[in-house]
Amino acid sequence: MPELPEVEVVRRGLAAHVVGRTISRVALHGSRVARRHVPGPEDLATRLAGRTVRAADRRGKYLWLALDGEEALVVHLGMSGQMLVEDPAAVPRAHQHATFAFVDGGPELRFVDQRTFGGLALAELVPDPRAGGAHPFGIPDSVTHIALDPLEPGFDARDVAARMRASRSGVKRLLLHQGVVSGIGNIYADESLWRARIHGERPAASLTGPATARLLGHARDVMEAALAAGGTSFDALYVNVNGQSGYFDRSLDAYGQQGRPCARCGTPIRREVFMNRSSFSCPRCQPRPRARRARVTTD
DNA sequence: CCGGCGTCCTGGGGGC
DNA sequence: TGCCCCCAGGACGCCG
Repeated sequence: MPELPEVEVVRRGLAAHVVGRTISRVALHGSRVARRHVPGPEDLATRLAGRTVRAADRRGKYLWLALDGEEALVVHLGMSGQMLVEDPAAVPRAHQHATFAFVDGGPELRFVDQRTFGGLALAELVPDPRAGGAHPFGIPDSVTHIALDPLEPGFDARDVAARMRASRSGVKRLLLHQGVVSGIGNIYADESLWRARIHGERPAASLTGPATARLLGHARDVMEAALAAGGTSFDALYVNVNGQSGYFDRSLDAYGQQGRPCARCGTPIRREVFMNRSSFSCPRCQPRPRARRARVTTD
């Protein structure tokens, strides 16, 4: 749950407050924050010292700082990660797992993460032929398995729709699959499906190509709208680098709206359990698919 | 290939 | 007032 819009809000903050500055010292508090950095936390801290931040970049929910030396610090916020730009004299935060000091002595960067699903790792920057002119510094090699997100210039909704329709999976599962289309989590999947009037358990192969492309268009639209509102926040967990929350939660039509009337037809929004998490939809606008019948394989 | 589920984690909230 | 259990879910890995 920070999804694409929330991560983009953070990226913009880092672009404004961190790019161009040189790291003097990194303190990692505990080893879990660097668990994806295979050589370990000490190696990570040592190798970050003295590096200059050239860009703050993002694909889907993956965020990274491009550094001199063709490397990047990859940041994943997980469920509850925050990147905060704060006065070095400020009291340390609860769950502060990393502290970045800069040679200019200015505001420090803090990685704060209550549930510690997020983390930091160093990666090599490699060119990405799919990028369509974006990411001039390249993308981290650890992010190459992630599909383009709907806000990237190279994103081709018809191509992604074709891939989805070739799958035998349900459409929500595919929206959540970061290797098919990135940046979408449970909130924006439910919002996109509500806008498209599609139930998430519909087999993607049962949708037409144009309907699937329209669904992806809704995903792009709803995430752009959320970004314009500063992101979605249910509590103080999802914040920009200054600790402020967005307000798109007031505009949600499906996610978390169980029992409230559908904005289109007035039918109460339902909650179903799917993939061990909640799915919210309108029973009337988004009817469940008919039970799939066993295929007849012989005769 | 596909889906279901377990794992990591913490704090808030409901029920008793 | 306190305790316990459930809930939130991103990414990944395992299993059938």
